[in-house]
Amino acid sequence: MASMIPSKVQMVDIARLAGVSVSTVSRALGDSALVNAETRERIGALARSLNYSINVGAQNLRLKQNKTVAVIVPFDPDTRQHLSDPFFLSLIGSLADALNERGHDMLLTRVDANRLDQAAQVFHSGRALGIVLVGQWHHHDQLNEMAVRGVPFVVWGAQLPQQLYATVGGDNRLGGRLATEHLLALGARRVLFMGDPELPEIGQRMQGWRDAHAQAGLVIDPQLARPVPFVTEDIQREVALLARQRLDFDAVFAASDLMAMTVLSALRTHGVRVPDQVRVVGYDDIALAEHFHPPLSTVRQPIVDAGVALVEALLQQLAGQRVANLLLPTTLVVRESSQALAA
Amino acid sequence: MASMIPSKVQMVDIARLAGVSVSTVSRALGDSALVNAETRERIGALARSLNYSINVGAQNLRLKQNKTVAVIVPFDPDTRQHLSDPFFLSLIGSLADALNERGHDMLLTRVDANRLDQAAQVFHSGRALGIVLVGQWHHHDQLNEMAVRGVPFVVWGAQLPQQLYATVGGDNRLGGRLATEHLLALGARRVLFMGDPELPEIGQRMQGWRDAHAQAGLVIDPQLARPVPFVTEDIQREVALLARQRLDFDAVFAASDLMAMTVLSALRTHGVRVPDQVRVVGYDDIALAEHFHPPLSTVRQPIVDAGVALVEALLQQLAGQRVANLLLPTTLVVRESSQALAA
DNA sequence: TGGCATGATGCAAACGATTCCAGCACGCAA
DNA sequence: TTGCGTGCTGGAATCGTTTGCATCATGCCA
Repeated sequence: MASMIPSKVQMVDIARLAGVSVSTVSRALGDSALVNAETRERIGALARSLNYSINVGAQNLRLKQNKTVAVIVPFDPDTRQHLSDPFFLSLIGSLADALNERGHDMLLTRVDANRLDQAAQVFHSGRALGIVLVGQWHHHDQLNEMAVRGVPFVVWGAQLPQQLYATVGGDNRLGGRLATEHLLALGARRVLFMGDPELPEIGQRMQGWRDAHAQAGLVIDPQLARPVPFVTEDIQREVALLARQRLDFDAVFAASDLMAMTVLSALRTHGVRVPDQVRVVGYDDIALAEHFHPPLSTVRQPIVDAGVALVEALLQQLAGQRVANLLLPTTLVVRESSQALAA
Repeated sequence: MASMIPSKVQMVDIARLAGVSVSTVSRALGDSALVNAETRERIGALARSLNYSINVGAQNLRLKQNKTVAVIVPFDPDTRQHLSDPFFLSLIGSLADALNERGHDMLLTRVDANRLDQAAQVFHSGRALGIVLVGQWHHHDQLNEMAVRGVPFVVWGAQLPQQLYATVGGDNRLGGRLATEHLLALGARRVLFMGDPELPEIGQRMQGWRDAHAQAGLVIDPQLARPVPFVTEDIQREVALLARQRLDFDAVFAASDLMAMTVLSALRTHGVRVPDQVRVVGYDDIALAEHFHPPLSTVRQPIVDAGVALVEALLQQLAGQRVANLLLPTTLVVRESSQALAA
């Protein structure tokens, strides 16, 4: 038990040891030209040897500044699901990298989706200088109110009409259209859409699905729209249900890769062959999509760019610039799940 | 431009409006019995209507407290890989949940694995009250030094000899043994191990692999140990290499699910059938393992428990208690990738 | 009427940094 | 000798809270 915990070293300690005042220490560590070069060097060495590092809280207080950005992931209080969708997790990873590279700290928090206004607290309490909101949500109005109140934040998601805040997101409608066009071009005529259109992003993907049909002059059987939430069990149940109802479909467009993979797996247990009998396209292009069997066709969302774009948008906003909503390019990645092998 | 940004409201403002002193406001908001119930109510209402929320920085400074925990993910400066392994991402998600549930904030940071001592800065600078370190690392000594210096932290990883800090981790050696025993029991005789044993966790899984062979009285062909890093391209190259070398093997034990999935995918492109010709077992049991094709046999690490355990261990340590290293149970989950269908 | 307990409030000193302003020593010119 | 610029340093106020202590009005008892 030799662990004498040295109570945290601070500027006074260094000052005492160096025989100068705290003012001088502060200046020396701040590389001010006001302090004698020799003294500065001595203080620097002392600080290093004491393993000193400046108290950011006190500094922030005095300087009224802050380098922390809050990343907030709303959760549905009903399901209280743990954070698990690979896409969102990757997005968080990419945000962490983008922020760290710019010298910002990242505060990761989850809040009840129904009490989104709580999110503003991390700003009002001065804990973060701005907020990046990621995750599913249907709380347009709460967000608008936050924006009116002057809380700086950016949302990963869909652009909506009457929107007072900035979003960064993939072009969901285009993505939906690309995926569906692709399936139709391959001869599919009954393309199932799986996903809960209540969520704006998913709604737009669904709209793209409709667009593609309209463009091709096809009418959609309303039964083909399956509003399934993002929960594994529900998806499996849905596929089982489809099998029992003997609903006829020759393709599935799933609103996320996770969903598509679950669908693929469920179809397989029901003896349906992909892509021979049913073609499947997902959404997101998560890392594993490529290695799935069959490799999953999907609409790619540029995750790394997304993190960077969100951060840039937030910083712009903080710099007082007006930031435009950003629609990141989405591209179709065709793999085997939607296409018979060339061979 | 009607957006008059009201400079941040603070206690003085409330005090002025309520016609009392800041002391009283502070006490009222702190639910102190010292202040008149009626006044307290009035101040509370005022604060709410002004959307006030207390400046945590100042509060922390005064109280010398802090509710922030830093979660640090080291990165390899050579590859500068983005944070992407699903297992670690899930672990981060689980940590976020565990911390939030206990009223702690989570600061997510990445640091250069070779400059791990930088990690201590978030503690010394008072930004966090403790640290959870997750991710691959081979920097035992740096960690020991941090521990000696009194930095409170917990590591997700393997227990090592001469270790002065606390770890929480799965029982890697057991996991490795279970996986290998399973493969051997199925008749496999040449079990490939894929993973870089330089990393302590992986090294222990490999040891389990050796143990199982020893126990069965089998000698391992040294060629069967394949020290591949966690990088997709390298794994694909490795499988291609194996195919070219015509190295004979009838099973693969991969050090992570991500790796196993990449292997499965690579084997398939080389026309190797799983599990008929080669059986495969992974490690981690990430969410998608179950839905992979073939569904992936794997060693489950309890991710949610892991997050909770890490947080508990850190908090215990902060409470001054001596914390024992924790070995979380790992269990073998048998799916089709290692076994012909029962049917 | 005086003494004193009680309840509610305000003052002022912290917390650990930064920075304006003043002060000091020195050198040099007048 | 005086005056003044220069270079470096220290004192003290400040950032937004909390809290020990003093204060003060009130009511009660003797």
